[in-house]
Amino acid sequence: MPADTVVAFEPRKTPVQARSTVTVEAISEATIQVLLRHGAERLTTTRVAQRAGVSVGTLYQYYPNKQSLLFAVLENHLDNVMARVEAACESACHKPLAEMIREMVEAFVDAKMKRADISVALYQVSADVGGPALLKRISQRSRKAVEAMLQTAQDIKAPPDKFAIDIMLAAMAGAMRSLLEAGPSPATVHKAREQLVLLCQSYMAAATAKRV
Amino acid sequence: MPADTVVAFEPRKTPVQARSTVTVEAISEATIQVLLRHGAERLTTTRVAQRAGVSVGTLYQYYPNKQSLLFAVLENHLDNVMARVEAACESACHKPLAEMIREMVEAFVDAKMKRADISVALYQVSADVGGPALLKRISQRSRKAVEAMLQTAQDIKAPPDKFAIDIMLAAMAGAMRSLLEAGPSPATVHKAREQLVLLCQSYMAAATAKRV
DNA sequence: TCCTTTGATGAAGGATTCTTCAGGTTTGGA
DNA sequence: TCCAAACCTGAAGAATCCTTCATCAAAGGA
Repeated sequence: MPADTVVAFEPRKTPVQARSTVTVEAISEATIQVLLRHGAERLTTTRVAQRAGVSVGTLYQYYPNKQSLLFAVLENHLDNVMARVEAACESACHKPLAEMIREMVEAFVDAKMKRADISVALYQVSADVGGPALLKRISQRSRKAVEAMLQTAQDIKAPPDKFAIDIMLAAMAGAMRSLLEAGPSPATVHKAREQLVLLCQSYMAAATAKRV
Repeated sequence: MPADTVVAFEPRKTPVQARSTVTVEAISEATIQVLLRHGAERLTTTRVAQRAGVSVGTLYQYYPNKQSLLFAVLENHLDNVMARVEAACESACHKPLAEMIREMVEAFVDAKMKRADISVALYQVSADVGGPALLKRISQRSRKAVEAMLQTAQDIKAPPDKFAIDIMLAAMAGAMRSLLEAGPSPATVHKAREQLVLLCQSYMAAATAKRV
């Protein structure tokens, strides 16, 4: 929704030697840390560079501007999560509906928890930096993966509604978000995982059964 | 999660005369507009004042700093929505479970849609400005309201789990968020409303039925 | 060893932004 | 009408922040 000035998002230069690869990785990691300790409002290119142990100039050698840095980190995270979900969807094909949902939801929760700090940090960013475009892209990708999976279900009475899948995914992601932002204990995460599975299962059962 | 410097949040001065009431309202409205047109990143106290048709100094007469302005607008919005949900919960007491959920969810969706622009604008803010505290307060408030309602349900087999209610509310709010951010058509909203009701109903039915 | 690429540095320019305050205008009661 | 309180103004100080670029260091093939 922002959209005032258009800025370049593409990385400026790709690492060639080993040391620069390390540098770029350090910058990504530092971005997360700064986001966590200072918040998006106080995230500064200088601060990020400092925490990464390099100088500002180095940062600008790989990212044309601050936005592109944040965008890259966000995109990378979302791609990671998506990859796991897509893999789970593929491996769950041809199984009963309930199991499909379980595997998909568990893959999502686990992917998010793998680096919970990253997830939490990036929630602050998702609103600004190319949020609309990226989020739409991601939700379409996950919708397609789930749709393809559901079409191979054995025990399905009616074809699932596209819209219903969107709702389910949004609900799942939203619930996960507010969970993560609360800084949950491992026990809480475990319970939430179960409950999210149940949530999605019961909704899908209801949505695929009675078709209007 | 930010927490670096502590700042005052309380309004500096409360309007007494009529004109200042108008001014304060104009500032609130301008905040939403600037948030929508420029994004949180480019929201400036000067810009807000300009759009409100007053000078910056006037703004600082009612809000000690930028954060307190954003906080006030956010808090006001959330209170409005909460009030509607609480009212719906009260009026739905002693009804069957499915109807309870329906009324609660519909109240929430309608409250959010009443001024969809405000909802969308404030999503950008909720992360920074006192996000943790406010959001936690709100979710506790809504949890209690729903909990009280559910305890008067006629057709309930097992007492509902607190945690399950949290999950349901987070899922509902999260799904609503991604819906709103997509800029939905009236028809889409109508469908989503139905689906959200179904989502919450089926989950609550499942969660209250089989108690471990 | 030498030289071309690649990588790193950080002071400084240019642009914003937040916030204050001294001084003016309006309001409403006495 | 008169005055104190309420309100409004907007230039300017102080603090950041983003980004560039001239310069130096490291790497690795010839």
